[in-house]
Amino acid sequence: MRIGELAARAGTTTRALRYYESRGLLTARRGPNGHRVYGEDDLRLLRQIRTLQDSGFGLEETRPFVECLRAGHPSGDACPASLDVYRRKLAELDACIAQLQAVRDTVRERLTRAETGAGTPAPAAVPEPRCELAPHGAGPIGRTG
Amino acid sequence: MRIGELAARAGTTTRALRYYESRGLLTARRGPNGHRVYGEDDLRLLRQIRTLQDSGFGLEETRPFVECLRAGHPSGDACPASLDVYRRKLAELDACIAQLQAVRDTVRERLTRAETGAGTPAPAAVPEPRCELAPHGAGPIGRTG
DNA sequence: ACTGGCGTTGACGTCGGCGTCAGGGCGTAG
DNA sequence: CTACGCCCTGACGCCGACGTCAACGCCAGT
Repeated sequence: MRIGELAARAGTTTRALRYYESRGLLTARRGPNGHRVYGEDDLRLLRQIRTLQDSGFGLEETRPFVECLRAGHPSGDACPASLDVYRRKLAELDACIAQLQAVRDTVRERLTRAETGAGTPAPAAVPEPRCELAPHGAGPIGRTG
Repeated sequence: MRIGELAARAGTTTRALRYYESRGLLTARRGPNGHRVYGEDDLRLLRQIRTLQDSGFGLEETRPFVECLRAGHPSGDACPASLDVYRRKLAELDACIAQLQAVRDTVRERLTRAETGAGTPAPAAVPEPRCELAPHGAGPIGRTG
């Protein structure tokens, strides 16, 4: 299987695959003409990466899963390192959700107060509004300052 | 008041202020030596911008609030355009929170299943995982594809 | 005069995850 | 021979909100 077919089967692009390879997540054998050649295993790796990415995992966070699969395990999350990533992400998600909830409530309150035409209550600073799901600082939600 | 003092009083940096000015959000008079000169009104504008930014609003989304204040209203959210921004953001937040909740539940389930040592259940694709709080596509949470 | 601290503009760097060329090669069908 | 379709590498573009550096000006204190 060549890169175009693999990309299509995984619902992504050839550019993404080459990018993953440049990050060391996907390795490819080479045919006699220099073209990348993949097998079914690679499709499984790739699907693992895509699934995690679609859930908001950064590329680096998919690495333990990939290595776990490469180590011969039937599923990417059969290894302790993968579980650690799960747990960390879970904590991040909880913090992020709580954060967004707080912001949401604040916005809702301000909207209601403004609609009913009351005076400005107080600046009501949202406590520590950082919310990063990405590995380090690409999040649009809060400032780190 | 010069730029350094204003920045300090608002808890931000001079670089940010110059950036806001380049975006047309903050305007400054100039002293005879070319230095920017600000008044108390500018501090209020700036605080409005910072408050919204800290809550995850994009810079462009703060514009209606700023213009509302400049129009002489006592608070930035006294204008319909600002309320529209509130409402839009509220909808975004709700969508985002629901999205993150779904991801969270999925991750939790996969973690639990992996910890108890059960077989891979099913890829369990998270439905449409997009989650953007920023104006257009800077969010780290979900892929748009 | 020199030092230190403030200000100015302009321009490039950062972060992730690719998109989008530019410029070439290989293979096959017409 | 030519066209088409796939592949290759390398390099720049993008998005937001600034950080950081360069090279300079202006003013006060000693």
